[in-house]
Amino acid sequence: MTKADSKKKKTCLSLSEIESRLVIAGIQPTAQRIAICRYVLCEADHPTADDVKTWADQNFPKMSLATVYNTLGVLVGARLLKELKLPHSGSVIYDDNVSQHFHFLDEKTGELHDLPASAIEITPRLKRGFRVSSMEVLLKGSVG
Amino acid sequence: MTKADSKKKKTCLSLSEIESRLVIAGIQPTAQRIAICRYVLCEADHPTADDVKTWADQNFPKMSLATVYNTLGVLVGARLLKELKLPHSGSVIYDDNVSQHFHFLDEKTGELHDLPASAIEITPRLKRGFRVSSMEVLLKGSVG
DNA sequence: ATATTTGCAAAGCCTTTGCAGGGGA
DNA sequence: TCCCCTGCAAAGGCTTTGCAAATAT
Repeated sequence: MTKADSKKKKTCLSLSEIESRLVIAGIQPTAQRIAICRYVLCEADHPTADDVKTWADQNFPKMSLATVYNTLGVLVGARLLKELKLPHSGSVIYDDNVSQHFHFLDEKTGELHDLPASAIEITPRLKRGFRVSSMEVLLKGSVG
Repeated sequence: MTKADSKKKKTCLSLSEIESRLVIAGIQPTAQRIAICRYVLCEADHPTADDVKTWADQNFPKMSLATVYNTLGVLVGARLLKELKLPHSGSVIYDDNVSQHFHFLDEKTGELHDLPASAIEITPRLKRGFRVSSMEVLLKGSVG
């Protein structure tokens, strides 16, 4: 792996790969949706709806903000994306990592890092009757 | 402790106790602030600004929404309250428990329970350079 | 032909802000 | 007196919605 490659956050999918992912998920693969997927699944790192709109304005003939929100909602519904609402940002953040994992917020830069589930050992010791179905963990600090 | 007592979430403070808490925190103890503290520190459980406004409308001669937000902001600044932004609610939630602790959200009822820090054993295993200054943990599930 | 999807604009929710008036130190 | 606080109303950021036109199956 070259140094340049190591900066890439994720594997890039071809347009046809994206299209089949959408079809498999039961989503009509419209041009707008494919474009947004290309950005959100391949290029972006924890984008907001606004980030997507900005990207679309530069990389797609014409896309309305409503379509951006609508598409992101569809992708979340199909579990191709996860919605994150984190305390430091007023905007919803979209995460293409849909498996169980946690987050680390660099308070200096505002950067959000994914932490694999294995990076945190967490053991709830709850009272009788409490059943946990999911956990959200956000660590805040700095990356030196 | 009687059964009735056990339902109370917190100790009730007298008006003068509230007043001195404010003064100690360097906050002018105005009527509005004392009233809001009485609700937020004694009666309420994880209220939103809107909850405070609703309470004030019923228990205080006249209080503007701006004053509610302003006062809550002042209390947060003085560390008498903590702000919580949780994914299930569009509104900021105010927590009078300002010590390190975690939360459990009952997904059926929407109730938010405080978990003492001791209820969760959490061990981050991070890469070199990551320094953690605080942690936020939200467990979601049901209380049987 | 029928069901979806898009785009625009308007409305919505929650929160913040500007400014004038009022009250406490 | 002087400064801080309050209230009102307006503005602000982000997201959702209604509806007509365009598009896909």
